[in-house]
Amino acid sequence: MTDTTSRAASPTLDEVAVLAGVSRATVSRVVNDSPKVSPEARQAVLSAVAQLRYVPNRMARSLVTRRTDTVALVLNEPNTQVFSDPFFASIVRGVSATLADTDLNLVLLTAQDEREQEKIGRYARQGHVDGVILMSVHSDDPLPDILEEAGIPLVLCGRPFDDRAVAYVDADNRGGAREAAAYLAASGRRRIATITGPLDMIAGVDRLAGYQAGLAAAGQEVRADLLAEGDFTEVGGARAMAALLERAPDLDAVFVASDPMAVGALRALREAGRRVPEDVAVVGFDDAAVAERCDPPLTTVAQPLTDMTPLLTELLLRQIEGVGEQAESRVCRTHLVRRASA
Amino acid sequence: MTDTTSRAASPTLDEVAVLAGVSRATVSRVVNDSPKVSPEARQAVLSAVAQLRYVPNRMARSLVTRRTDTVALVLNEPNTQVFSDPFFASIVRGVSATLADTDLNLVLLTAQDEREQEKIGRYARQGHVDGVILMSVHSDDPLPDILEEAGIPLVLCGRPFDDRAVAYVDADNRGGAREAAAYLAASGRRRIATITGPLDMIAGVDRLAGYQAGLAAAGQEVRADLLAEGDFTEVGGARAMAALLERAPDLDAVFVASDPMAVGALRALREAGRRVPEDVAVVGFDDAAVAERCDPPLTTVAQPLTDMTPLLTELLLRQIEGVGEQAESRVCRTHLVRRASA
DNA sequence: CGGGGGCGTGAGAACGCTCTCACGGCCGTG
DNA sequence: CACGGCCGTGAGAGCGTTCTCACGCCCCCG
Repeated sequence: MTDTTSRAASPTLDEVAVLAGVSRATVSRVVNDSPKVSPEARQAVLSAVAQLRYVPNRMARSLVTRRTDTVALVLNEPNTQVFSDPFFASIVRGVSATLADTDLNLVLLTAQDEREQEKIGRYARQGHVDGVILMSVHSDDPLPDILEEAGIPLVLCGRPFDDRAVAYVDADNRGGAREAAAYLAASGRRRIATITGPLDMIAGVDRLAGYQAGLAAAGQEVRADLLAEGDFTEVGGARAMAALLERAPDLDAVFVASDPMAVGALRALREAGRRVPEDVAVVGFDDAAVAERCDPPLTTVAQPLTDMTPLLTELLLRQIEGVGEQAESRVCRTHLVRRASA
Repeated sequence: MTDTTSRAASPTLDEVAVLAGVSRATVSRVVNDSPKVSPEARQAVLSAVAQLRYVPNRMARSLVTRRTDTVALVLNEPNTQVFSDPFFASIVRGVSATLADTDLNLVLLTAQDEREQEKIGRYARQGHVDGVILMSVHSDDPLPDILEEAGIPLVLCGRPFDDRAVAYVDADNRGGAREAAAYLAASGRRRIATITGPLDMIAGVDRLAGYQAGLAAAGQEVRADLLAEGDFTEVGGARAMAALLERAPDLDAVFVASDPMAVGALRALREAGRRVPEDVAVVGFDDAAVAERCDPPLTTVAQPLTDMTPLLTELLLRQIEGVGEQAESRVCRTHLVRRASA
C-alpha cells in the first residue's frame, strides 16, 4: 500500500492474464475478439480488463502487426489565410465522418513551409500512419515524392501536375469552369474577366483552362488584361478585382475561381460602385456556405464534396488493404448553382 | 536479383550494423547522437544509414522509451461552422510554429460528436501521444476527465468550468468584455445589448460576465431583453442581431462576443437599415483579420494570441518533462482595438 | 614497468504485444 | 473400444528498438 496516487503505469497483457487465470495468448484473443475462446474464459478476461482498466499498448501491437490503424490527412498549405477556407473544413469533416464508422483514427497534419513538410515526411516514414491523404498540392511539393518512394499508401485530393501513377480524387474543375464561362457568355456578357487561383496549384490551372475553353467555345477572345491571379483568399480576391477594374474598366462579368475570392471581389465591386449583376455578373466556384448568404447571393460552380470525401477514404483504404492494387482515380462532376449574382 | 521493385521492407538497425561493421548498439548511439562514438565508427554508420535509407522504426523505439515525441491538439467542436473560425486557425498555426523548432510532431484531432471524442480518448490512452492541448471545451465534454484519469499531460486552451487542478492558458475574457462594455457606456451609449457566445463554453460565460460587470460599473441596468445567445459563427451572429432588433428596437450599441458573430451582426444591422456606428455602436472580440476589413472596420477586444500559443506549448512541454510538477496556468491580458464601428 | 581509470564497444535482456505451433480433451465414427 | 479430428488453450519465438553492463584497450601516473 505504498502508492495509490502515483504511477499509473498501464497494466499489461500478462497482468490481465494473471488476474483472469488464463494465458497471455487467450487475453490477446479476447481483446482482438477472435471467435476461438470459450465463453467462460472470455468472461473472465473481460472482467479482468475492466477491473484493471486495461488498454492495449498500440506501440507494441503495431510493432508486430505493422499496422497503426491511423491515417493522416495532410494540409499542405503555406498560406495561413487559406487555412480557414471552408473547402478545407468540408473535406476534413467529410473524411472524418467517413472514418468514424471504421476503427481507423484520423490525424490532421499541417505544413506551412518546406521544413514542416519534411517533418511530416519523416513522421510518415517512421511508421506512424498506414496511409496519407494529401490536400492542397502545389507544383513544387516534395511530399508526394517522399511518400511514394517510401511506399506509403497515398491519395491526392486534386490531380497531380505530372501524369504520375498516383491515386487521386478531383472535381471536374475544367468542366465546371467551362460551364461557368459559357453561361456568362450565353447571358450576353462580352467582356468576361477571370480571377484565377494560384497557378502553382492544379485547381487554379484547370479552372483557368476551363474558363478559356468556355470563352473559345462561345467565340469570344481570351484577353490577357481580363486575367488576374488570386490566391484563393477573400483578401486576394478583392485585390485582384481592384486590379482588374483598373486595367479593364469595361469588363461586364467575372468568373472567380473560388467562393472566398468571389466574396472579396463582390466587396471590391461594391466599393467601386459597380452593381452586381447589372453592371458586372459574378460567378464563383465551390458553392461554399458563404455563397448563399453574401450580397447578392452568389451564382457558383458546386463541387460534389459529398461524393469526393467518401471516395477519398475509400481509395485510400483499398490501397491499404490490397497490396498490389493499381492506383485508381476519380473525377467528380460539378454543376452550376444559379443565384442572384449572374 | 529476384526483387528490385517489390518489398520496400524498411531496413532495420542490425542490417545497418552489419553493413557498417559495428554492433547494433553503436548504430543506435549514432542515430541518437550520443557523444560516445569514435569518429570512424560514426562515419561508417552514417554512410550505411544513407546507403540503406534507414529510418528508425518509431513503434519499436516508443515501446522502450515510452515516448512518442508527438503531441496532439484536439479541436473539440461539434459545430462544423465554427471549424473555419479564424481563431482556431491562429492557434493551430501558432502552436505548430512553436513546435517546429523542437523535434516534437504535432497532430490535430477533431471531434464532431461524443463518439469521436471517445475515439480520441482511446487514441490518447493507447499511447499515441505524449500530451494533449485541448481547445474549445464545452461544459459537458468527457475528454478532460478521460485524459486526466489516464495521466496524460494536458493543457486546456481556456479555463475549465470547475476549479479542477488542470493547466490552462486563457485570455482575460472577463476583463476584456468589461472594458468593451465600459467603453461603450463611456461613449454615451445607454441601451447596450450583447450577443453572447455559447453559454456552455467558458469563453461565452466569461465574456457575458464581463459585459455585465462593465454595465454595472457604469451604473447601467442589465436588461434581459438586451441579451441574445449566439454560437460564435457569422450566421449565428446575424440571427441573434435580428432577434435583438425585434425585441429591443431602441438599442444603441451591442457588444458581440466574437468577431465572426460581429460580422454577421453588422450585416443584420445593415439589412435593418441601421447605421454603424451612428445608430448602433458595435464592439467585437478576437481582433481577427476580418475585423480590419469589414465595413465599417470593427472595434474589437484583441486576444493576445502571440502570447498564448507559445505558453500553451511551453506549459505542456514542462508537464511532459517534469514528472511531479504542479499544474500551472496563465491568463493573458487583452486590449481594446479602436476602429470605426464604435 | 605495473596498476588504475577513462573511453569506445558489444552482448543480451527488456519493452508489450501477436502469432505459430503443439498439446490435451472431447466428440463422432468405424 | 480404438482412432482421427476439432476446438480451446498455452508455451515461446519474434517484432525493432534502447539501455544496462561488462569487457578490452590505451593512456597516464606512481
